[in-house]
Amino acid sequence: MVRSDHRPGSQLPVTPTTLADVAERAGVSRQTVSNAVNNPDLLRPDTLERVRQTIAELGYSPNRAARNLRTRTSSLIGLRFTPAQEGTANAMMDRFVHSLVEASDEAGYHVLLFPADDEDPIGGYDNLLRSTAVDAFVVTDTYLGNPQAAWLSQQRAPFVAFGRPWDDDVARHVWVDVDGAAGTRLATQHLIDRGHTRIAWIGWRKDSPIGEDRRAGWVSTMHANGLPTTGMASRVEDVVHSGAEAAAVLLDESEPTAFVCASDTLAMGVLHTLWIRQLAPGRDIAVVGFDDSQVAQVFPVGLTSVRQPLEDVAVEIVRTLSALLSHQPVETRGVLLAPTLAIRGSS
Amino acid sequence: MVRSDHRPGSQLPVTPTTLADVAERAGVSRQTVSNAVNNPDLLRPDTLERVRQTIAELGYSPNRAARNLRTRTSSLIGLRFTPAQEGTANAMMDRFVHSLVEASDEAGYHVLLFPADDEDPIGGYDNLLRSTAVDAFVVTDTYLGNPQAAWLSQQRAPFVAFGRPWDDDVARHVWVDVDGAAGTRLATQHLIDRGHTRIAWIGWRKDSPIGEDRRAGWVSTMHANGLPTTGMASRVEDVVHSGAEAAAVLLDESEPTAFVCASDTLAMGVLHTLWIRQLAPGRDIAVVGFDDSQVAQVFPVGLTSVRQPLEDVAVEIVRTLSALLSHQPVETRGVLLAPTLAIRGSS
DNA sequence: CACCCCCCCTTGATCGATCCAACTGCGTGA
DNA sequence: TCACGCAGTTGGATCGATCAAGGGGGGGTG
Repeated sequence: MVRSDHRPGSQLPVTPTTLADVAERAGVSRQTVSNAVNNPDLLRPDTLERVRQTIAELGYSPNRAARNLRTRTSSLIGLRFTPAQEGTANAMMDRFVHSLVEASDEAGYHVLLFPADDEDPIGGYDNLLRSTAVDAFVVTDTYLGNPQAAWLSQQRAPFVAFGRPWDDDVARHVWVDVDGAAGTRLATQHLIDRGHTRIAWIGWRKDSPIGEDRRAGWVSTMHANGLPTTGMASRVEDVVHSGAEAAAVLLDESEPTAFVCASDTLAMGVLHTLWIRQLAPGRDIAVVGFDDSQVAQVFPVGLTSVRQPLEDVAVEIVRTLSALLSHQPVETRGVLLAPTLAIRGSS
Repeated sequence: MVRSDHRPGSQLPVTPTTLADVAERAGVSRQTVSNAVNNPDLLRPDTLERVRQTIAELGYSPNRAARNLRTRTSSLIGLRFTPAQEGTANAMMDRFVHSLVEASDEAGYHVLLFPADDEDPIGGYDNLLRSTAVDAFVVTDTYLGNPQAAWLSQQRAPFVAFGRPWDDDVARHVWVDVDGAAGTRLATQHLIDRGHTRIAWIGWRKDSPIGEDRRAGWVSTMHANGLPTTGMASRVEDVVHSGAEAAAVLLDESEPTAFVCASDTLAMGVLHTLWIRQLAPGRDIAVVGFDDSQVAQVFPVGLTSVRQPLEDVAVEIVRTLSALLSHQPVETRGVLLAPTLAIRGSS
């Protein structure tokens, strides 16, 4: 990134400097200035130096609109911003957006946010696409039956999805995702290593493929270690009190010594039940959550949680987008990244 | 907002439709189509209808770059995105950004994110401004000594700050802020109403004007009710364990029955100490936090917390920005909004 | 010496919208 | 009858960059 100098005394001219201004001042043509900016190799070193000096003197920066018009690009990446639901612990968007902004910046892109309209999930995409306001999209909500990915594919709009195309085997778009099953495998194995044998699962309803994926990690690790899973699992809504209820039932019926949860929200429910029953998390009963939310981080003893590598996801997404936009062949259709486990007091 | 139809069968043409295409098809001139979009009043009703129909048929949407170039605007609002710090509960950015995106959309703007570079706090602003990539900025981090507001003012760049210009009495820029003192007044009065008389304060270090503002609300309410404040206050770093330590000291030395905290992070520290001492929050000791973070919402018994009206802040900011950008006189230089109290189990 | 080529740079056209000034047809009043 | 105003429409110029093609000078080659 070029770091412009901004002396306290300098002030932006009323009419910004244009390429023509620079050209005249430097005694060269417009095209030469353009080349100095975009294709420095084409200039003789001394000319390049002279033009660059003039650019610095005048504080010139190419007009985005003009460049966009001519090149038919915008250097913008569209992201439909969906906020964290109130009353849940699920706030990974914040971290992800930050990473995406950073990664995009390094690749020369900016991130454009647009609102989610539940009644018209495609509307925002359609408008931006038609008006050529963005070069590409990052699609984050690839839940089952979401029409966005299919629609964008059909429009031949460049985009990368954060999330696998669960419902559609023939989906031809590019995606980056986190291996949820690997995360719960880490969590379950961690508990087994600590000596637990009766490890319960509290996850989401069966219609959530993400939830089923995470559940699969628990199941496979339990079985691989010859441990029982029957009667040890519960599928509920992703809200705190559902997690609390599920924990209460499981504690009564199956006497688990540890819980693996599909989310930090559910884990907080478990902790609530433990609190009511005067059971100490970490000492009496171990709990592991998913997402490494701020909740997990500041909870008194700390909640052990599976942490998604959102920084890596963002970097991978931007890398893929850059390739797509420069019409390079994209080698792989999907990338699956491994999460880590943030171990804290609750286990 | 215009809702475009996007039938599943339709596909974006390789070369997007232009105004000229619409004009030809509708049998009118380009200017007439432009007027149909921007100044419908100038057209005869039947002509307008015909043009609109053609626009719909062709799925035309004005090219953003061309419009931006000609009108010297971008309909973009720049926001420097700073993520929540790890290990704290302070995640209001998420809610604020969402509100800002919604409010901006309704006013015809989009939000452009750019990364924070700590070494060069103005770099991002400077680049976007020079290249006329955004129309205005929303500045969020108006902490003491932050040069951004002053610099932007000096560049005559339109912007609205979320946060008062604490350090600079002569600052002439427009701002919107939340009345932190009013928030802690609400919190303190709430505790007094519940019968508490020994109410402690845990806040930030003295060099934070925001922290001092919040503290003032506690002080004034205590005094107004003839309650003591000496020896009941502590100023620490905004991290969990500092809050925990401060709570321990205060409990030992001053025997408070309630705590008001400058942040949910500190409140979590208090809750940690209560947990260690086997004291039940809400029953034995009351705790109130600040920010109504997700942490406050999902904590087992729930943490009572001051909630900033971020939706209103966003609306007010966008309203002010729109006025600034249309060169209307801005009536007030600053707007102060009142927070509310989200009451939960901890009090 | 003529020729070609390559390097470096310049010139005119273009992207697609809006701004500007002028032009048309129609009705009105002198 | 004709000037005039008004509403609706028109073609041309413009925003500021990049694309495509063209030109001049120096060096190498036949």
